[in-house]
Amino acid sequence: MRYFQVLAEELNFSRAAARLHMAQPPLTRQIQALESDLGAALFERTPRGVLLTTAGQTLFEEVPNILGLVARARSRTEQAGKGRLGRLDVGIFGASILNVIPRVLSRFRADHPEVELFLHTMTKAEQIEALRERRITVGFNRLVPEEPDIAVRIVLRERYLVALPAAHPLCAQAEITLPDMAGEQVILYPNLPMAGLAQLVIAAFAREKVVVRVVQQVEDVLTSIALVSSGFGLCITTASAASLQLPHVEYRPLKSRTLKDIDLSCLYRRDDTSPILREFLEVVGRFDDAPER
Amino acid sequence: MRYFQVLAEELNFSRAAARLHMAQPPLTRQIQALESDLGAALFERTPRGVLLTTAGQTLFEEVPNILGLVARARSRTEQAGKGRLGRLDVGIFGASILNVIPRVLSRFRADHPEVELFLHTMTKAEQIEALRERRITVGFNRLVPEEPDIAVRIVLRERYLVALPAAHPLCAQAEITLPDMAGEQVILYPNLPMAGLAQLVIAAFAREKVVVRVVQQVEDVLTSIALVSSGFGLCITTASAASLQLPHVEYRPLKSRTLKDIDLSCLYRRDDTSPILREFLEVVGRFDDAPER
DNA sequence: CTGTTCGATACCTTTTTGGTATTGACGAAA
DNA sequence: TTTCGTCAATACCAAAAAGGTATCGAACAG
Repeated sequence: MRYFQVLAEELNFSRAAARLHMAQPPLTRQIQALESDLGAALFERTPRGVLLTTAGQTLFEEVPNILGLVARARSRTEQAGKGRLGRLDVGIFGASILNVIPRVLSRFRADHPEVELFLHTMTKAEQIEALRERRITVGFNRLVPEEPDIAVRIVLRERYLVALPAAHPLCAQAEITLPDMAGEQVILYPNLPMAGLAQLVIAAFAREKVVVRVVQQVEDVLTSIALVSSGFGLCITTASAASLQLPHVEYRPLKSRTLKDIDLSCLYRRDDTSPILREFLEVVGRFDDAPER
Repeated sequence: MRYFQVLAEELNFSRAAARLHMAQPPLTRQIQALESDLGAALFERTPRGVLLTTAGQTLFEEVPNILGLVARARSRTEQAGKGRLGRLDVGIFGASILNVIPRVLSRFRADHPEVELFLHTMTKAEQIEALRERRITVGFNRLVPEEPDIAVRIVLRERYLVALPAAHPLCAQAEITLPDMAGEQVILYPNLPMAGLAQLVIAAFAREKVVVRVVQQVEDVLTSIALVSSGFGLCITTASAASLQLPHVEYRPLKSRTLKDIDLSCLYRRDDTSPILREFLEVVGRFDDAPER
C-alpha cells in the first residue's frame, strides 16, 4: 500500500523506488501483483513515466484514510501498552474520599489524561471480591487482611486523632490519651463485615482497661463528626478526617501505645500485569514526596 | 491484522489457527512479532487460552474500522476498474441534445449509476482539442474528419429531412428533391470553423446545379426551425431534429443521390484504455437494438 | 542515428512465512 | 497423587515471498 502511494505521488517507478529505498524491478513486480489482485489497472504506463488510471485515482483517494487509521490504531495501542490510555476502576471506601485518595487520583489523572477513572464506593470485603472478579483494578482501604492472590501496598501511615466538641474540657490538652477518655461517650463507625478501625479502637480501650460508653449505630465518618459537632460525644478518627472542618469540632492527636498509626493501603491482584495499574502504582509510590496536610 | 482479529475473537491460539487455515506455531510467532513491533503485550496467556490486555482491547476496537476501510477501498477500486465508478466527461454539440444522445446517456446512466456524467457543449474542433487534452473522454459529432490519434465510431445514420412551413405548397409531396427547392429561401446553420452539414448541403445544391437563396447567419438548429416555423424559409436538417415539434413546421424526407444519409459518430482517444470509456462504447454499440423514434 | 530514459523481464539471493515435531506448564479426572 | 489432556512456546526444516543485479526493448531528444 505504501508502495502504491509513493508511486502515485512520484508517477515514476525509479524515483518511487529510490524513495522507498529499494530497486525498481521489485517495485514494478509489487505493483503488478497489486493490479492483478484487484483485477484493475492502476497505472497507465507511458514512455516518460506513469499516469493514474481512474481505478488508481479511486484507490489513491482511499489510501490516506487507511494509513491514517492504521497510524491511529498503532499509536493508541502503544499508548494503551504504556498505561496512558484506557480505563481504571478504583474501589474506595467512604472516608477515603477525604484527603489522600483524591490527591493521588488527581495526580494520576494529570499524568495520564487519556485514562478514564471510575470510582466505586465499596466495603473492604466488596473490594476484594471485585478485584477477584476484575470489576475493579485497584482498591483503597485500611487494615487489609493478607490474601494469597491480593497484593497490598501501604500508601501512607496516619496518626489517630480525637475529634471533640469545642466546649469539651479535654480541648485544653495538646494531646489526649485513652484513659483521658474514660467515661466519655465515644462514637464509632464500624466497617462491617470485616474488622476495621472501630474494632481496633474497642480492643485498645479493652487492653488499656478504660471504660467508655460506645455508640455504634453510625455508619460513616461524616455522620460521626457531625455528631461530635453537635456535642454528642467524642470520636477517634484519622488524620485524613481533619480536612472535615465542621463547626465546634476540635482535633487533638491521640497518644497511645496500642493505637499508634493506622495505614492506608491500596490493594490489587498479584497477577495483574496491566500497564495502567503499573503506572498507577508508580504514582502512588511517588506520593511520599507530596506535602502532607 | 486478520490474525490478530481472529485470535481476539477466539481467545485460543489453536482454534484461531484452525479458522485461519494454518498451524498454531506460526500464528503464535506472528502475534509475538506484532506485539514486539507495537512494544505492547496484546494478549495475556493463561493455561486455558488467552485474554485481551488493555492494549489488545484498544487495538481490537480499531481493527474493524481499518479492515472495513480496506474492503471499501478494494471494492471501489475494483468497481472503478470495471468502469462502474468514476466520472465521464462527454463533449456534445448543439443539436445532439435532441434525440439520440440523451437516450444513449440515460441508458448508460441506468447501467452505471455510480459514474458521474459531465456534459460539455463544444464544437467539433473544440471536442478534438479537448480529447487531446483529456478534458473530455468521448465526444459526439457528425462528419468527423480522420485524425491519427482519434478513433471514430458511427453511432447511427439518419435520413435528411426538409423542414418546411405548414402553409408551403411542397407539403403536398411525400418526399422532396433538391430541384424541388429551386428558388426557395434555405436556412443553414454552419458549424464553423470545421466543415459540417451546411457545407455539405451547399455542395449538393451546387453539384445538382440547383440555385437557392441561402441564409447563413443562423447558428443552431433550434433557431433554424424557429425561422421555418415563422414561414421564413426551408431548412435541410436531420431526422433527430424532427423531435422538435414546433407549430406550423412539417418534415418531409429528402430524396437525393448526393445527400443520402448523415452519420452521428462518437469520437475518443485511440490510446484511451479507460474502462469507463470501454463500458460507454459498449452501451453505444448496443444502441442499434433500441427502438428509434 | 545515437544516447538517454523509461518500465519490463530473467535470473539469482535473501528474508519471511508456514509446517511438523516436540516441550513444558497447568489443570482436571482417576 | 498420578496421569492425561489441553494449552502456548520452541526448535528445526521447507516453501513462498520479496528484494537485488543485469539486461532488454520502446520511445523520445539531440
